Amino acid sequence: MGKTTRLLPGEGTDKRGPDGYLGYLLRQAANGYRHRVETSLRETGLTQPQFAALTMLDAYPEHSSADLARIALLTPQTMSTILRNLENAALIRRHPHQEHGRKRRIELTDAGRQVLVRAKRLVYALETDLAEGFSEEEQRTVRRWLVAAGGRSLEGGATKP
Amino acid sequence: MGKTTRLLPGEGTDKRGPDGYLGYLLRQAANGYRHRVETSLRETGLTQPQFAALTMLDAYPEHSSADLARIALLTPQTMSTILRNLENAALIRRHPHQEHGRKRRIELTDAGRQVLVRAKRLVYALETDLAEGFSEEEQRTVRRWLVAAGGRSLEGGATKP
DNA sequence: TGCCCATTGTCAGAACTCTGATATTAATGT
DNA sequence: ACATTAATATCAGAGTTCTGACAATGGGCA
Repeated sequence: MGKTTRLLPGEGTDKRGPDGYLGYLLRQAANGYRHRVETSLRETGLTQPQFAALTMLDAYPEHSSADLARIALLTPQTMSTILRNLENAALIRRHPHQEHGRKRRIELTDAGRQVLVRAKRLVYALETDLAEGFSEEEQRTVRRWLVAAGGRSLEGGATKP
Repeated sequence: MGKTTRLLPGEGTDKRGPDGYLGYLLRQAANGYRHRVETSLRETGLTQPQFAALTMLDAYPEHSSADLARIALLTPQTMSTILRNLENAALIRRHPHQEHGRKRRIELTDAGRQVLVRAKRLVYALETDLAEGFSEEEQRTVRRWLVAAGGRSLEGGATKP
Protein backbone atom coordinates (compact mmCIF):
# COMPACT_ATOMS: atom_id res chain seq x y z
CA MET A 1 0.00 0.00 0.00
CA GLY A 2 1.54 3.27 -1.02
CA LYS A 3 1.33 6.37 0.96
CA THR A 4 -1.04 8.29 -1.22
CA THR A 5 -0.06 11.35 0.70
CA ARG A 6 -3.01 13.48 1.34
CA LEU A 7 -4.36 13.81 -2.16
CA LEU A 8 -7.69 15.18 -1.07
CA PRO A 9 -9.42 16.54 -4.11
CA GLY A 10 -9.86 20.21 -3.96
CA GLU A 11 -6.51 21.82 -3.87
CA GLY A 12 -6.85 22.92 -7.45
CA THR A 13 -9.17 20.23 -8.62
CA ASP A 14 -12.68 21.21 -7.92
CA LYS A 15 -15.09 23.61 -6.36
CA ARG A 16 -12.83 24.74 -3.61
CA GLY A 17 -10.41 27.60 -3.75
CA PRO A 18 -11.05 30.75 -5.70
CA ASP A 19 -12.97 28.86 -8.35
CA GLY A 20 -15.65 27.48 -6.08
CA TYR A 21 -19.28 28.41 -5.84
CA LEU A 22 -19.83 31.75 -4.19
CA GLY A 23 -22.41 30.34 -1.78
CA TYR A 24 -20.02 27.62 -0.70
CA LEU A 25 -17.15 30.07 -0.26
CA LEU A 26 -19.42 32.40 1.70
CA ARG A 27 -20.37 29.71 4.19
CA GLN A 28 -16.77 28.63 4.66
CA ALA A 29 -15.56 32.20 5.06
CA ALA A 30 -18.15 32.96 7.72
CA ASN A 31 -17.41 29.71 9.57
CA GLY A 32 -13.69 30.28 9.42
CA TYR A 33 -13.84 33.87 10.54
CA ARG A 34 -16.22 33.09 13.39
CA HIS A 35 -13.85 30.34 14.47
CA ARG A 36 -10.94 32.75 14.50
CA VAL A 37 -12.91 35.38 16.39
CA GLU A 38 -14.02 32.95 19.07
CA THR A 39 -10.53 31.55 19.45
CA SER A 40 -9.31 35.08 19.98
CA LEU A 41 -12.17 35.81 22.38
CA ARG A 42 -11.54 32.62 24.31
CA GLU A 43 -10.16 34.43 27.33
CA THR A 44 -13.29 36.57 27.56
CA GLY A 45 -15.70 33.66 27.18
CA LEU A 46 -17.72 35.60 24.60
CA THR A 47 -19.01 34.22 21.33
CA GLN A 48 -19.20 36.27 18.15
CA PRO A 49 -22.96 36.85 18.43
CA GLN A 50 -22.64 37.79 22.08
CA PHE A 51 -19.95 40.29 21.20
CA ALA A 52 -22.15 41.77 18.48
CA ALA A 53 -25.12 42.04 20.85
CA LEU A 54 -23.07 43.71 23.57
CA THR A 55 -21.66 46.17 21.06
CA MET A 56 -25.13 47.08 19.82
CA LEU A 57 -26.48 47.42 23.34
CA ASP A 58 -23.61 49.69 24.27
CA ALA A 59 -24.27 51.86 21.24
CA TYR A 60 -28.09 51.91 21.56
CA PRO A 61 -28.99 51.37 25.20
CA GLU A 62 -32.62 52.19 24.67
CA HIS A 63 -33.40 49.30 22.38
CA SER A 64 -35.49 46.27 23.20
CA SER A 65 -34.76 42.68 22.24
CA ALA A 66 -37.07 43.00 19.25
CA ASP A 67 -35.27 46.14 18.11
CA LEU A 68 -31.90 44.43 18.28
CA ALA A 69 -33.24 41.50 16.31
CA ARG A 70 -34.33 43.85 13.54
CA ILE A 71 -31.01 45.66 13.47
CA ALA A 72 -29.03 42.43 13.32
CA LEU A 73 -31.35 40.76 10.81
CA LEU A 74 -32.11 37.95 13.22
CA THR A 75 -35.43 36.55 14.42
CA PRO A 76 -36.71 37.69 17.82
CA GLN A 77 -36.28 34.15 19.10
CA THR A 78 -32.60 34.09 18.19
CA MET A 79 -31.90 37.42 19.84
CA SER A 80 -33.83 36.27 22.87
CA THR A 81 -31.56 33.25 23.16
CA ILE A 82 -28.40 35.32 22.90
CA LEU A 83 -29.63 37.79 25.50
CA ARG A 84 -30.64 34.99 27.85
CA ASN A 85 -27.08 33.65 27.74
CA LEU A 86 -25.66 37.11 28.34
CA GLU A 87 -28.00 37.57 31.28
CA ASN A 88 -27.05 34.19 32.75
CA ALA A 89 -23.42 35.28 32.50
CA ALA A 90 -24.36 38.50 34.36
CA LEU A 91 -23.11 40.71 31.53
CA ILE A 92 -26.50 42.38 31.02
CA ARG A 93 -29.48 43.10 33.24
CA ARG A 94 -33.14 43.52 32.28
CA HIS A 95 -35.78 45.34 34.24
CA PRO A 96 -39.38 46.05 33.37
CA HIS A 97 -39.95 49.12 31.26
CA GLN A 98 -41.90 51.77 33.14
CA GLU A 99 -44.27 53.04 30.50
CA HIS A 100 -44.49 50.11 28.13
CA GLY A 101 -45.93 47.14 29.88
CA ARG A 102 -44.35 44.34 27.95
CA LYS A 103 -41.09 45.90 26.85
CA ARG A 104 -38.01 45.40 28.95
CA ARG A 105 -35.10 47.75 29.38
CA ILE A 106 -31.70 46.21 28.82
CA GLU A 107 -28.50 47.40 30.43
CA LEU A 108 -24.88 46.33 30.46
CA THR A 109 -23.58 45.43 33.90
CA ASP A 110 -20.18 46.63 35.07
CA ALA A 111 -18.77 43.22 34.22
CA GLY A 112 -20.36 43.51 30.78
CA ARG A 113 -18.77 46.85 30.10
CA GLN A 114 -15.38 45.63 31.24
CA VAL A 115 -15.41 42.51 29.13
CA LEU A 116 -16.59 44.50 26.13
CA VAL A 117 -13.59 46.80 26.32
CA ARG A 118 -11.21 43.87 26.25
CA ALA A 119 -13.16 42.08 23.52
CA LYS A 120 -13.21 45.11 21.24
CA ARG A 121 -9.43 45.25 21.19
CA LEU A 122 -9.20 41.58 20.26
CA VAL A 123 -11.85 41.67 17.56
CA TYR A 124 -10.78 44.91 15.92
CA ALA A 125 -7.33 43.49 15.41
CA LEU A 126 -8.85 40.66 13.41
CA GLU A 127 -11.08 43.10 11.57
CA THR A 128 -8.06 44.88 10.15
CA ASP A 129 -6.61 41.52 9.06
CA LEU A 130 -9.77 41.08 7.06
CA ALA A 131 -8.98 44.07 4.89
CA GLU A 132 -5.29 43.37 4.51
CA GLY A 133 -4.12 42.92 0.96
CA PHE A 134 -7.14 44.61 -0.60
CA SER A 135 -7.23 48.14 -1.97
CA GLU A 136 -9.82 50.66 -0.89
CA GLU A 137 -11.74 50.10 -4.07
CA GLU A 138 -11.60 46.32 -3.69
CA GLN A 139 -12.90 46.65 -0.15
CA ARG A 140 -15.78 48.72 -1.40
CA THR A 141 -16.58 45.99 -3.91
CA VAL A 142 -16.49 43.36 -1.19
CA ARG A 143 -18.75 45.37 1.11
CA ARG A 144 -21.20 46.00 -1.66
CA TRP A 145 -21.26 42.30 -2.49
CA LEU A 146 -21.74 41.25 1.14
CA VAL A 147 -24.68 43.61 1.56
CA ALA A 148 -26.26 42.30 -1.64
CA ALA A 149 -25.63 38.68 -0.63
CA GLY A 150 -27.27 39.15 2.76
CA GLY A 151 -30.24 40.82 1.20
CA ARG A 152 -32.14 41.86 4.33
CA SER A 153 -33.30 38.28 4.65
CA LEU A 154 -36.10 38.33 7.14
CA GLU A 155 -37.71 41.63 6.32
CA GLY A 156 -41.23 40.52 7.23
CA GLY A 157 -41.89 43.44 4.97
CA ALA A 158 -44.85 44.11 2.78
CA THR A 159 -46.76 45.14 5.90
CA LYS A 160 -49.84 43.98 4.09
CA PRO A 161 -51.71 47.06 2.75
CA MET B 1 -48.74 53.01 1.14
CA GLY B 2 -45.24 54.05 1.91
CA LYS B 3 -45.01 53.43 5.55
CA THR B 4 -41.39 54.44 5.24
CA THR B 5 -41.31 54.76 8.96
CA ARG B 6 -38.92 52.01 9.94
CA LEU B 7 -36.53 54.46 11.55
CA LEU B 8 -34.29 51.96 13.26
CA PRO B 9 -30.80 53.31 13.47
CA GLY B 10 -28.61 51.80 10.88
CA GLU B 11 -30.03 52.69 7.54
CA GLY B 12 -27.23 55.09 6.92
CA THR B 13 -26.38 55.91 10.44
CA ASP B 14 -24.00 53.40 11.79
CA LYS B 15 -22.15 50.17 11.31
CA ARG B 16 -24.69 48.62 9.08
CA GLY B 17 -24.85 48.96 5.36
CA PRO B 18 -21.80 49.19 3.15
CA ASP B 19 -19.87 51.08 5.82
CA GLY B 20 -20.11 48.42 8.50
CA TYR B 21 -17.41 46.18 9.84
CA LEU B 22 -16.41 43.47 7.41
CA GLY B 23 -16.80 40.75 10.02
CA TYR B 24 -20.29 41.91 10.85
CA LEU B 25 -21.26 42.11 7.19
CA LEU B 26 -19.80 38.67 6.59
CA ARG B 27 -21.91 37.08 9.32
CA GLN B 28 -25.08 38.77 8.10
CA ALA B 29 -24.40 37.84 4.49
CA ALA B 30 -23.89 34.19 5.36
CA ASN B 31 -27.00 34.13 7.57
CA GLY B 32 -29.11 35.82 4.93
CA TYR B 33 -27.92 33.65 2.09
CA ARG B 34 -28.38 30.46 4.09
CA HIS B 35 -31.87 31.61 4.95
CA ARG B 36 -32.67 32.16 1.29
CA VAL B 37 -31.21 28.80 0.30
CA GLU B 38 -33.20 26.91 2.90
CA THR B 39 -36.39 28.72 2.01
CA SER B 40 -35.82 27.70 -1.58
CA LEU B 41 -34.97 24.14 -0.54
CA ARG B 42 -38.04 23.92 1.67
CA GLU B 43 -39.84 21.51 -0.62
CA THR B 44 -36.88 19.13 -0.54
CA GLY B 45 -36.46 19.26 3.22
CA LEU B 46 -32.72 19.75 2.84
CA THR B 47 -30.61 22.26 4.73
CA GLN B 48 -27.67 24.08 3.18
CA PRO B 49 -25.07 21.88 4.92
CA GLN B 50 -26.96 18.74 3.94
CA PHE B 51 -27.02 19.91 0.35
CA ALA B 52 -23.29 20.57 0.44
CA ALA B 53 -22.59 17.15 1.94
CA LEU B 54 -24.73 15.35 -0.63
CA THR B 55 -23.01 17.24 -3.44
CA MET B 56 -19.59 16.29 -2.15
CA LEU B 57 -20.57 12.67 -1.66
CA ASP B 58 -21.93 12.50 -5.18
CA ALA B 59 -18.69 13.92 -6.54
CA TYR B 60 -16.35 11.82 -4.38
CA PRO B 61 -18.14 8.61 -3.41
CA GLU B 62 -15.03 7.05 -1.92
CA HIS B 63 -14.57 9.52 0.87
CA SER B 64 -15.12 8.90 4.56
CA SER B 65 -16.75 11.23 7.04
CA ALA B 66 -13.34 12.46 8.16
CA ASP B 67 -12.37 13.17 4.54
CA LEU B 68 -15.51 15.22 3.98
CA ALA B 69 -14.87 17.19 7.14
CA ARG B 70 -11.43 18.13 5.88
CA ILE B 71 -12.72 19.16 2.48
CA ALA B 72 -15.49 21.30 3.95
CA LEU B 73 -13.28 22.81 6.67
CA LEU B 74 -15.53 21.43 9.39
CA THR B 75 -14.71 19.35 12.46
CA PRO B 76 -15.29 15.59 12.25
CA GLN B 77 -18.02 15.94 14.86
CA THR B 78 -19.93 18.43 12.78
CA MET B 79 -19.76 16.33 9.65
CA SER B 80 -20.80 13.32 11.71
CA THR B 81 -23.92 15.18 12.83
CA ILE B 82 -24.84 16.18 9.29
CA LEU B 83 -24.34 12.64 8.00
CA ARG B 84 -26.39 11.18 10.84
CA ASN B 85 -29.31 13.39 9.86
CA LEU B 86 -28.93 12.44 6.20
CA GLU B 87 -28.86 8.78 7.19
CA ASN B 88 -31.96 9.15 9.36
CA ALA B 89 -33.68 10.71 6.35
CA ALA B 90 -32.61 7.69 4.27
CA LEU B 91 -30.72 9.83 1.77
CA ILE B 92 -27.41 8.11 2.40
CA ARG B 93 -26.38 4.63 3.53
CA ARG B 94 -23.23 3.53 5.33
CA HIS B 95 -21.75 0.08 5.40
CA PRO B 96 -18.53 -1.11 6.95
CA HIS B 97 -15.47 -0.72 4.81
CA GLN B 98 -14.01 -4.04 3.83
CA GLU B 99 -10.30 -3.47 4.18
CA HIS B 100 -10.17 -0.64 6.67
CA GLY B 101 -11.67 -1.73 9.93
CA ARG B 102 -12.96 1.51 11.29
CA LYS B 103 -13.71 3.44 8.13
CA ARG B 104 -17.19 3.34 6.73
CA ARG B 105 -18.21 3.57 3.10
CA ILE B 106 -20.88 6.15 2.35
CA GLU B 107 -23.34 5.95 -0.50
CA LEU B 108 -26.24 8.01 -1.75
CA THR B 109 -29.53 6.13 -1.81
CA ASP B 110 -31.88 6.39 -4.77
CA ALA B 111 -33.94 8.89 -2.81
CA GLY B 112 -30.78 10.84 -2.09
CA ARG B 113 -29.83 11.03 -5.74
CA GLN B 114 -33.31 12.11 -6.73
CA VAL B 115 -33.56 14.87 -4.15
CA LEU B 116 -30.09 16.09 -5.06
CA VAL B 117 -31.08 16.59 -8.69
CA ARG B 118 -34.01 18.76 -7.68
CA ALA B 119 -31.99 20.65 -5.09
CA LYS B 120 -29.19 21.46 -7.50
CA ARG B 121 -31.58 23.26 -9.81
CA LEU B 122 -32.95 25.35 -6.95
CA VAL B 123 -29.59 26.25 -5.45
CA TYR B 124 -27.81 27.01 -8.70
CA ALA B 125 -30.46 29.56 -9.55
CA LEU B 126 -29.64 31.40 -6.33
CA GLU B 127 -25.94 31.03 -7.02
CA THR B 128 -26.27 33.04 -10.21
CA ASP B 129 -28.19 35.73 -8.31
CA LEU B 130 -25.15 36.00 -6.09
CA ALA B 131 -22.99 37.14 -8.99
CA GLU B 132 -25.54 39.45 -10.55
CA GLY B 133 -24.46 43.04 -10.83
CA PHE B 134 -20.75 42.29 -10.47
CA SER B 135 -18.22 42.19 -13.28
CA GLU B 136 -15.96 39.22 -13.83
CA GLU B 137 -13.10 41.07 -12.23
CA GLU B 138 -15.20 42.11 -9.25
CA GLN B 139 -16.26 38.51 -8.78
CA ARG B 140 -12.63 37.46 -8.77
CA THR B 141 -11.95 40.04 -6.07
CA VAL B 142 -14.85 38.74 -4.00
CA ARG B 143 -13.74 35.12 -4.33
CA ARG B 144 -10.21 35.99 -3.40
CA TRP B 145 -11.45 37.89 -0.36
CA LEU B 146 -13.74 35.07 0.76
CA VAL B 147 -10.92 32.53 0.54
CA ALA B 148 -8.65 34.82 2.55
CA ALA B 149 -11.38 35.52 5.12
CA GLY B 150 -12.04 31.82 5.67
CA GLY B 151 -8.37 31.11 6.00
CA ARG B 152 -8.42 27.31 6.25
CA SER B 153 -9.60 27.77 9.80
CA LEU B 154 -9.22 24.44 11.46
CA GLU B 155 -6.11 23.16 9.80
CA GLY B 156 -4.85 21.47 12.93
CA GLY B 157 -1.59 22.19 11.20
CA ALA B 158 1.85 22.30 12.65
CA THR B 159 1.56 18.60 13.44
CA LYS B 160 3.82 19.25 16.37
CA PRO B 161 7.48 18.86 15.31
C1' DT C 1 -67.04 50.19 25.46
C1' DG C 2 -65.46 46.07 23.45
C1' DC C 3 -63.25 43.52 19.73
C1' DC C 4 -59.41 43.02 16.39
C1' DC C 5 -54.70 43.26 15.43
C1' DA C 6 -49.85 44.45 15.73
C1' DT C 7 -45.95 44.24 18.92
C1' DT C 8 -43.26 42.08 22.43
C1' DG C 9 -41.64 38.26 24.61
C1' DT C 10 -41.22 33.37 25.45
C1' DC C 11 -41.47 27.95 25.14
C1' DA C 12 -40.60 23.82 22.27
C1' DG C 13 -38.15 21.46 18.89
C1' DA C 14 -34.81 20.79 15.23
C1' DA C 15 -30.30 21.43 12.84
C1' DC C 16 -25.61 23.13 12.72
C1' DT C 17 -21.26 24.06 14.91
C1' DC C 18 -17.85 24.08 18.25
C1' DT C 19 -14.86 21.98 22.48
C1' DG C 20 -13.68 18.04 25.17
C1' DA C 21 -13.57 13.17 26.08
C1' DT C 22 -13.58 8.31 24.75
C1' DA C 23 -13.37 3.82 22.21
C1' DT C 24 -11.68 1.26 18.32
C1' DT C 25 -8.51 0.25 14.71
C1' DA C 26 -4.26 0.90 11.89
C1' DA C 27 0.57 2.07 11.51
C1' DT C 28 4.97 2.55 13.61
C1' DG C 29 8.94 2.03 16.73
C1' DT C 30 12.01 -0.25 19.97
C1' DA D 1 5.97 -8.80 20.71
C1' DC D 2 4.50 -4.89 22.99
C1' DA D 3 3.93 0.00 23.49
C1' DT D 4 3.17 4.39 21.42
C1' DT D 5 1.13 7.22 18.10
C1' DA D 6 -2.19 8.47 14.56
C1' DA D 7 -6.65 8.17 12.41
C1' DT D 8 -11.64 7.22 12.53
C1' DA D 9 -15.89 7.54 14.66
C1' DT D 10 -18.88 8.69 18.28
C1' DC D 11 -21.01 10.61 22.91
C1' DA D 12 -21.91 14.73 25.81
C1' DG D 13 -22.73 19.44 26.31
C1' DA D 14 -23.03 24.26 24.98
C1' DG D 15 -24.33 28.17 21.85
C1' DT D 16 -26.56 29.91 17.56
C1' DT D 17 -30.13 29.84 14.32
C1' DC D 18 -34.41 28.71 12.34
C1' DT D 19 -39.95 27.35 12.40
C1' DG D 20 -44.06 27.05 14.78
C1' DA D 21 -47.02 28.11 18.55
C1' DC D 22 -48.49 30.80 22.34
C1' DA D 23 -49.45 34.54 26.05
C1' DA D 24 -49.62 39.36 27.33
C1' DT D 25 -49.85 44.21 26.28
C1' DG D 26 -51.30 48.31 23.73
C1' DG D 27 -53.64 50.90 20.05
C1' DG D 28 -57.29 51.49 16.76
C1' DC D 29 -61.96 51.05 15.20
C1' DA D 30 -67.00 49.85 14.94
